[in-house]
Amino acid sequence: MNRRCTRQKQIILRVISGDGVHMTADEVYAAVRKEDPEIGLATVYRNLNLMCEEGRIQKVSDNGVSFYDGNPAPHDHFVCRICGTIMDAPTTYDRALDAAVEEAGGVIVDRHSIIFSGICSECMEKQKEKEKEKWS
Amino acid sequence: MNRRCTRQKQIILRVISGDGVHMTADEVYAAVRKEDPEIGLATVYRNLNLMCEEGRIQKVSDNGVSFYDGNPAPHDHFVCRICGTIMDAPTTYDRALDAAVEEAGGVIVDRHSIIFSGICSECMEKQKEKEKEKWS
DNA sequence: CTTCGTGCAAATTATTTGCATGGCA
DNA sequence: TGCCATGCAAATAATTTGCACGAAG
Repeated sequence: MNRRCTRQKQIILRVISGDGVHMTADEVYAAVRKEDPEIGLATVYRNLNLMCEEGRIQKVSDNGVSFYDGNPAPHDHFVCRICGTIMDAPTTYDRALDAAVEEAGGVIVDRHSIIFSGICSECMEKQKEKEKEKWS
Repeated sequence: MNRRCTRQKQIILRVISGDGVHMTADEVYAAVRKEDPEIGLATVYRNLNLMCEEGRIQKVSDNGVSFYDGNPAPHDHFVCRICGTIMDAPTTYDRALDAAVEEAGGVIVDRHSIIFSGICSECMEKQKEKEKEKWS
């Protein structure tokens, strides 16, 4: 599975790989097209899905919006409800939570996903600016 | 906002309300149609969205699948990767996590969502059955 | 009565799939 | 050279929206 190393795969992986990179499929598509305008959206989706299965990247979804995360290691996320940006949360992924749920619920837990939502520091700044303008 | 109390709203709210109730929009649609076969899918969506905004229910999404939860209080969830069932997790919603992220990240956190995934007890049983069959 | 909510169908959005062809191994 | 991966377009799936009509207040 995923044997052949095509030019498209290399470009997509280069674009999405790396710690702190979070992109929607369309963003990946747009970025990849700068290097190869002939590439198709379906190819981007196919390869992103493949890379998720291979554990090279991961997919993070929040309320209908999906992001591909260049860092496959489990970690938590923060989403700004103003600008929609997603970023890594400054937390330590806590595997102990899973064990607690297994014990209390009589289930097997493979993993968990924590998504914090609120307002990012940039949007906080912008809001402060607007407040100032009102008074000037 | 949502002034009129229509028959449709009453039925939808009755179907979705309650602790432990998690349904997809289609499931709500199917259930509601048993009481009123004339009801439209768009009406179901419109009202579920309204009730979310009003804080009467909440929407929970996991990797592209959305559930409406009859209990609006923040709490964690568990999703079975075999049968897809979603249920409340046997955990205590921890508001302290939000404060930690606020402090470490310089952001405002309104809430968080934790979704555990794994195998539910029913699916575990079924797997055991299959194992036995192999040996009998 | 007036205006909001509904039902229906069409429109959107995000993603997947079928198929003929080109390109890695 | 053989078969997988690609590009394109069409197919799906989930949800939203426009509009004329019916019903709640």
